[in-house]
Amino acid sequence: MQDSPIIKNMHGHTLEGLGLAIVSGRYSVAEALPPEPVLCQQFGVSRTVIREAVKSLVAKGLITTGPKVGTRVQPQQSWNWFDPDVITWQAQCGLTPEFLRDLVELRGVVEPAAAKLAALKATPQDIAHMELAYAGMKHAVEHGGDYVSHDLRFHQGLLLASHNRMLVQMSKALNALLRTSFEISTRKKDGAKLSLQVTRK
Amino acid sequence: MQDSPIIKNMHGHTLEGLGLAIVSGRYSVAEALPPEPVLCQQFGVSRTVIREAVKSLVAKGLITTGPKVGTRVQPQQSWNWFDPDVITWQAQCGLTPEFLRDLVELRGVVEPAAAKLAALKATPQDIAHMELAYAGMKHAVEHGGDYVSHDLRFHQGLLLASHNRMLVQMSKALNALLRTSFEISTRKKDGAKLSLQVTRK
DNA sequence: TTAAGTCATATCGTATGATGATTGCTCGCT
DNA sequence: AGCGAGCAATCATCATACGATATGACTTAA
Repeated sequence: MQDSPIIKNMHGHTLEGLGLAIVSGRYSVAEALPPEPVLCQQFGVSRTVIREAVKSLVAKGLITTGPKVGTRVQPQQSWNWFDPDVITWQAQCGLTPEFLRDLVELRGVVEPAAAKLAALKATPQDIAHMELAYAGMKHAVEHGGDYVSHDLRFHQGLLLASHNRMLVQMSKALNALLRTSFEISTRKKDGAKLSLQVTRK
Repeated sequence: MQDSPIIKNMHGHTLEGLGLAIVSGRYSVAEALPPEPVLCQQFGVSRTVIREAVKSLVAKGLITTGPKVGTRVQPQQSWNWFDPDVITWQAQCGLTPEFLRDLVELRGVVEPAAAKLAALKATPQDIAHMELAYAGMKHAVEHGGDYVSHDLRFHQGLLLASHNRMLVQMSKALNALLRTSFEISTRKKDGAKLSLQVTRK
């Protein structure tokens, strides 16, 4: 479901198509999507698939359904912003400045607090994991290599070490988001060294 | 979907039944739920409804499905802990100490940070909203009344004033959780005055 | 005896057609 | 003009059928 290029099953494909369309703002809030038969034609799938994809989107808070009223887009306040799919879609179809601001704020709030908790509760495995990731970052900076993956692993390791379910969930969401945004905005490589120093502080 | 006693549609009913069963730990992790036909019998609904409910649970990260492997419960790390439904189910079927600890930690992390953001970005409406809620709390303590609602509104107003989508989402999740936990553990009334002082600080 | 390859089967995935239920809208009546 | 009844659109549910796939067992050869 999160393999970008090829999606095995029809359901995943339809879900991504609809999700992207909604998140990208193709349908304005409170506007009704096309009725089921039309969507069937658009995606070339049966009503079963459409309905299950719609139900998934309802579960993520993006839309509501009802007889006669159709399927309507809900205001963004109702969206499950910590859902990995929602975040991935948002990242793919344009990161608005407001969204990035929200993200940076959230990270600034969560990570220091997670560090405090991690300092109390981290297991040796957690620490080893983070040290490994940090070494990977350092190596990538000095000798080249995949910096981003190690960076993400480091941050995720930090939140995992907090042993707090909510924070772990956030780490996954942030991970999905950062990974996608890095993939899209092919950032300049020399930004990495700077980030490493900040992270070390 | 979140009306506790009576649920209009079959889908909501089935979803809640399955969700509660999973969250309550009736099926251990990585264990397969009964196959679809059996679930159809258990809930007395058609396969369509079962499948749509299952898809909703997949969307919330509680389970995965696959041909021949059946539908398996995912580890709690994969659950969407900020989903209102998931939180409600967790609150309904026993609040484990770990869960409460996670919650308190999260609240302790988020609310001070949200207060900082709110101090910068709160609109007059936000402030009026919070002051109203605070007055309601005070009144409820001194003259009796519904303290909890005002308390929840105050905390939600705080997070809303941060104007951060992620924090707003958290406020909704925390709200659902606290409300349910209050409903369940009919706490003693005199705890309210104490909480008011702490909140005011 | 063991290991690899093949096959059967259980289970989910998808498609299709039909019927019921609910809601928004319109039209006629007062 | 206000209001109630009926109509129609759309989702909700059901039943059935067939395809796709992964697991585990069975067979066969070294």
